[in-house]
Amino acid sequence: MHSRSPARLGRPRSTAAATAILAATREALVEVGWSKLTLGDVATRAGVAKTTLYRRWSGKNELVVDAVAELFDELELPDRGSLAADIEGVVLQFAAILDRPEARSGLMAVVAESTRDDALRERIRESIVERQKRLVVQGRSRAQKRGELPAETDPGEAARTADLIFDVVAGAVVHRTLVSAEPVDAEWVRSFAGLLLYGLAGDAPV
Amino acid sequence: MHSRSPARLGRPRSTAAATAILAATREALVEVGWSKLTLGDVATRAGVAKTTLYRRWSGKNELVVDAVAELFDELELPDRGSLAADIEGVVLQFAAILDRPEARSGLMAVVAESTRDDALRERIRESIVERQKRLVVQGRSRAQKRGELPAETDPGEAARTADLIFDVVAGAVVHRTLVSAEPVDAEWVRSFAGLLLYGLAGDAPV
DNA sequence: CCATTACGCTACGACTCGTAGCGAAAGCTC
DNA sequence: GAGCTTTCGCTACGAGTCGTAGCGTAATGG
Repeated sequence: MHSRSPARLGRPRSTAAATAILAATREALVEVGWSKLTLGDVATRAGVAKTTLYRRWSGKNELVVDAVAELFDELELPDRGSLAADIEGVVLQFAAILDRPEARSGLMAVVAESTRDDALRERIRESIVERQKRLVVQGRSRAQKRGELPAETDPGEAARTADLIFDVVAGAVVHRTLVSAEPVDAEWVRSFAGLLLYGLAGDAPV
Repeated sequence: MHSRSPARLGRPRSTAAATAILAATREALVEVGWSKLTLGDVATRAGVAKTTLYRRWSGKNELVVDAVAELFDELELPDRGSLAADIEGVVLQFAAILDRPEARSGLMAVVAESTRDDALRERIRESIVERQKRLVVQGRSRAQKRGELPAETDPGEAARTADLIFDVVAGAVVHRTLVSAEPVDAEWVRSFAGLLLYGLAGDAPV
């Protein structure tokens, strides 16, 4: 690093081009899917030269990660009054994103690629996963303030529990949507929140 | 259908070729991953002609599904005495399969492709998912006989609950392994089984 | 012996990849 | 404004893969 100023010299990169490329990527994901998506096609759709695209992204994986990551910008966790309501709300939001075809075909594909590419996995973690995990921590802390969950004593244990909850929630919604191919509707979400709160053995309030 | 006999006329297909091709597919998945896996390479590794491969599989997706499906043959559910032990056992088995690189890179990739290909999704469901789901039903019925879980009244409700459990268990393990990239070890499995049985709010026995 | 099917091999056009080279455009600093 | 720097669009390229067609041969059953 020889300087921290964002744009330094010469012609600046067109921000419009980046926007158009990412939008074109999502459009192509919807129309042709991951495996048949070609960077040449994306460039044409975006109205830029193929070389411009390669100057900014090293390949298909990185491009799709960035294109899909923008879909998760809308995730947030308004206070709905109770832990159960908060869970149901965020799950429905997450499911709504996964319902979009550009997310379905793109997200799983880059996750699959990331099993052989540590840099790609880190990029996914930063731009997609971490944003989701923050909601878990936030919702958990809120529930503790409400007295719905016991407060943490050991901070390491707290982090492990947050990771566990995150994997369970995100994993269940993704699996339901992409593998089982069944809808994440209000009824399922209610059952899921009940299971998460009271368990299989517990007696959930109706 | 003009006959039901399995082999009818002419030279029969070599069963050795099928075995070699599927093994070569897994080998290639380990070495080059999904995206750089080419059918020509697989054919060379298997010692068969590329045309032979195309005569049996319509493309990369179908081939990888069959190659990965064989990994799940080993899944079973021995009676470990309690529901918690059964859950921990099957989760560890499932995690052991997902720990193999040919499963990691192959499974998620075909799931991603299946979001745009209903026939492929059905093939995955038949040869991979259904086998896993049977274990859930089996473990659940065992736990009910033990008195660990309440018996079902409505059969439709029972099926929905089994689907829910399946999505939660499989989803959590897959997410932990592939997205979070953290190990599914004994400690995690114990925490997960506790959460599944007693919930966030419940007081799990140590 | 003959019909039928699978096999190995070669060759093919079509497509995509990622890069190089070029001149023009768009900024900044002086 | 002059001059420097970087990005842009465009064209062209060799390399690699795709999926198929065509051919002669091998392995079955009637």
